[in-house]
Amino acid sequence: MIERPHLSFELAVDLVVCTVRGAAFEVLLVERGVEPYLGRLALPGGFLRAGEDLIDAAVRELAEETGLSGLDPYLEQVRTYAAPDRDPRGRVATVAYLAILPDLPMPTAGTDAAGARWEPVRRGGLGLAFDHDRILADAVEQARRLLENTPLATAFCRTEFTIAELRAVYEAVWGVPLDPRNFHRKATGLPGFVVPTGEMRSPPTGRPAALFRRGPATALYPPLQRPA
Amino acid sequence: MIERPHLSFELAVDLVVCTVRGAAFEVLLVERGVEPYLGRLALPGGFLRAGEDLIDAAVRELAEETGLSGLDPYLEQVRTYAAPDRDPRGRVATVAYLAILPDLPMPTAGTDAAGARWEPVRRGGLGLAFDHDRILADAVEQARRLLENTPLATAFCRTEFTIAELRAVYEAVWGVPLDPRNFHRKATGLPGFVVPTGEMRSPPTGRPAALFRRGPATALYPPLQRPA
DNA sequence: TATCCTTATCGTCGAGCTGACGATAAGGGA
DNA sequence: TCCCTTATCGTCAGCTCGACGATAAGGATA
Repeated sequence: MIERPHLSFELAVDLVVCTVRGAAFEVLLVERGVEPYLGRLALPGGFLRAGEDLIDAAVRELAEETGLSGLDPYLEQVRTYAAPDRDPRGRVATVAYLAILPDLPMPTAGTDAAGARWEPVRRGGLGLAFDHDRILADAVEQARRLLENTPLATAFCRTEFTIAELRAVYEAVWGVPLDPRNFHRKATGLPGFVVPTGEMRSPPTGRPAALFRRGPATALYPPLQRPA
Repeated sequence: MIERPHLSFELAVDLVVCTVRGAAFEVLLVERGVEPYLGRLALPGGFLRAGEDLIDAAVRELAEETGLSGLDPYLEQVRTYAAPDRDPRGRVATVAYLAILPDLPMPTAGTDAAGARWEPVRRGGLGLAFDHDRILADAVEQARRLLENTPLATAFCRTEFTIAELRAVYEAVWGVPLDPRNFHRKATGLPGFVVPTGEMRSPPTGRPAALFRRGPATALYPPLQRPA
């Protein structure tokens, strides 16, 4: 084994911040203000600071980019990218994080979020800077998989939500329509997935719906499988 | 945004090399020959070299540590660890890779593999150096999950294998007994999982078993779920 | 050779789950 | 009051699952 020092890297964290707005699965992007890729859309992110662990940097960047404070975001590591030529400035490794937010109004004035905007996730990619299209694709696939096996969908919703809102999350992220009656049966029947609050909410039209909160389960068993 | 340069890291790759030997789920460990953690068991790994991507370093380390060349290993990224205090020598980020090998006789003389040995995976950890117990636990959980959804189990077997050998992989990794008849039905019925070669193999005792190869499927649908 | 042991493979059966879809409930608006 | 919309509950045939019986096909042994 060769003695140190070795190759030196800069370590960054890139965020794939996802939400569901209306019927659309959207991701938060920023327009780059510096070279390289000046003017191109990219995932928000930044470099680690002294004393920070990866998750610390991800939480900090998320707060900076969204301008939202005090939220309890769902954050999960996706994977790490370190190809020698992925950044023309030198050797930069980036750790991708998947962040899930409910559809919140975002403050934009006077923050980093001023240059941030939501874009619908399209298959085929969005023409992002660096290898961010690939990172986005990996994160989206991870989100789709996590919807099957974990209560991740509740992170797209506010504290209290209806079954229809939860179903809209699955439909938007998976990109498939689901039968409302079968989905209702499965979602309310899965142990620990959702718990009723006893309250009701009247949508703009139609019968009022019961409200639920996220349940104690950390995994869905059996999983809610995507249709073939 | 602050201009560069930023905090500098060294980037390592650590390998969780798994196999199934007999009925045991085992992992490849090395005894550390230098400080820190001199003499303690650790995951094999090493630092990235100039021009290498992560997967290149993982493949190179795997060849060095096992002494095996020309094998086509299954390698998959697990996650990245970069806590500020995880390495007393400084800021070292490590990307963990899961590697799956069939039960092969390993050459040991005159290679890095001389100090390597297989240890059964135990719950509660193995008392490894650094944060390697945590890394091992994460990788093992990933392997258990991949067994459900992908043909990963075939990577534990040689090119040709019997259904009983495949079942032994599931039983060892999951740590649960499986019904041979039901497993046979599901494994042979899953589209693209295994394909019969037409050959037979006689085990030391009992009726000869049909041989199979890995099929073309990259995902198991429906998944082979772990028992509750 | 006949018997037994072992493992492989095929069948059977009832419970439970799935998707398709009918029926009813409960709000607002015309 | 009628109608439109969404929520929620039921029904039902088909499928899958786990438990387990039955048979096949080797070698070992009496």
